[in-house]
Amino acid sequence: MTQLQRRKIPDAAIARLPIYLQILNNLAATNVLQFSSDELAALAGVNAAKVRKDLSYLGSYGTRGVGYEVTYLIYQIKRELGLMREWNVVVVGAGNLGCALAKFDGFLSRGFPVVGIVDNDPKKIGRTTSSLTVGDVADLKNIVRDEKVNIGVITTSSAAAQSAADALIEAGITSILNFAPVVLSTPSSVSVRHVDLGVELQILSYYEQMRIETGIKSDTSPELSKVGVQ
Amino acid sequence: MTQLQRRKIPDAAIARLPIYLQILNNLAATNVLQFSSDELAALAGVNAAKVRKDLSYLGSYGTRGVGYEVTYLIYQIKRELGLMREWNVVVVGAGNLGCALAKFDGFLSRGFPVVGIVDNDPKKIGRTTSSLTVGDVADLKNIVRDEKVNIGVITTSSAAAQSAADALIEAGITSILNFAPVVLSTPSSVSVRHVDLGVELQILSYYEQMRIETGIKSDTSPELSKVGVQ
DNA sequence: AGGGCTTAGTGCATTAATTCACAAAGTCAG
DNA sequence: CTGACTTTGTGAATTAATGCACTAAGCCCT
Repeated sequence: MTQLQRRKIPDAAIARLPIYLQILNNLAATNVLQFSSDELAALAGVNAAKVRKDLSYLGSYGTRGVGYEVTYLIYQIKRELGLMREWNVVVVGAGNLGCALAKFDGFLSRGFPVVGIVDNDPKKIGRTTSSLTVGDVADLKNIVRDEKVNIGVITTSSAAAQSAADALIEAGITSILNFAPVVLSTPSSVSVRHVDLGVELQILSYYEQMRIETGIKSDTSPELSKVGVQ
Repeated sequence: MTQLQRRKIPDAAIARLPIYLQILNNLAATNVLQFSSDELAALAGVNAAKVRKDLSYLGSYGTRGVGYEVTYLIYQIKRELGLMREWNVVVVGAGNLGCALAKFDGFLSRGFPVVGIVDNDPKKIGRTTSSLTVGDVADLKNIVRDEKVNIGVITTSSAAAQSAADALIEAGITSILNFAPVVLSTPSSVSVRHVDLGVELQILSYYEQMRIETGIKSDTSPELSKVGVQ
């Protein structure tokens, strides 16, 4: 109760930590040992105060006058984000996108192995895609239990998305990544992230139209300077 | 100068308009003629005041005591977002994801036809995927000119993403949707939206871990009530 | 040992976004 | 025509996020 159960990190900061992690992994791969908030800020395209504030939510892990240690910060960010372990993923919907995601190595390489893919279309069930056989969505509960699934990814049609979500929740899943262009209705105990590719283009369309209407000013000055690190 | 060139709509509101549009299209398809801010709010999973404020940026198109007219609001949102026309898309990177997106009908159906796909790998150039032949990234400038491309989608490896962006910008593209897990360095005159699928899972991982640490409280009350409209 | 230099950490001001809450404007029934 | 009811539109309050600017710490060079 009175005991502080966990540092509360603002959502906006949480969403940036994976970006920092990505960059730090690259730095580590090129044998960079240390970095300053200025350098990370340049690489991440944000301002240095924001980087320092974000990292300060993890604790005071920097050294004044010096900066932060790459490997130690990677450790701390991973710990905070819950990336010290793998989280198993099941994909619901074996269409183009679902199959592409099942093969997508960006999931596995970041600690999210896709351990199953299911569909409700008998024509798709049984097909094999990159070492996974498409299962029946009706077996979701068993798959989730047997494969210890933690996260569900919905790549069904929009018509089927809500029932896919219901099936995932019924199977005990509490984290969902939804690619279908519908707003899911879920209990508040379930985390849902919604990625709508059409929406992304529509947002770009707004700014593109705005540029056209207000007259194109061809500014080619770089917004993010590619600052060499160390 | 003193003349108001264009209503300035907050970024957060712009990002929600496509969601509203999506929902209104569904309503129109089921012959719903009118809706209130309360109803749209329930369907979009936000609060009613936010809906009203967002819609008010478009103008005063509601009727007090009644609500909004579905088709008219669809028109207004489309006008505002620049969706009265099509915007042509080129995909750079013909891997799993790139090919899946080229086939993805969610782009075409929302007014973003994919008119080209290119890669730098000679083994992929020349292949055909869903009526498109993979072109050479070196020809990007010609493709952009000939096909009147407005938006570039980057689905290359992270190593190739920056040069893909440079090539798009060189070819005159000012709107980019980037799926590669790197922060692109671009002029400020170019709009970039970054969708990093790994990041989305990492964010889910944080909240999932938090639930585990703080003890799972199995709340199954629906957050979004599926309110019938009209 | 000390002074200059660098950089983290953070309180505070600012800006952006959200939410409240209510007046204004309309409908509808009788 | 009037009064009860509904729902928009929006000032104002609140909350969240950002960015500034300064203090505190540590390094390095002489």
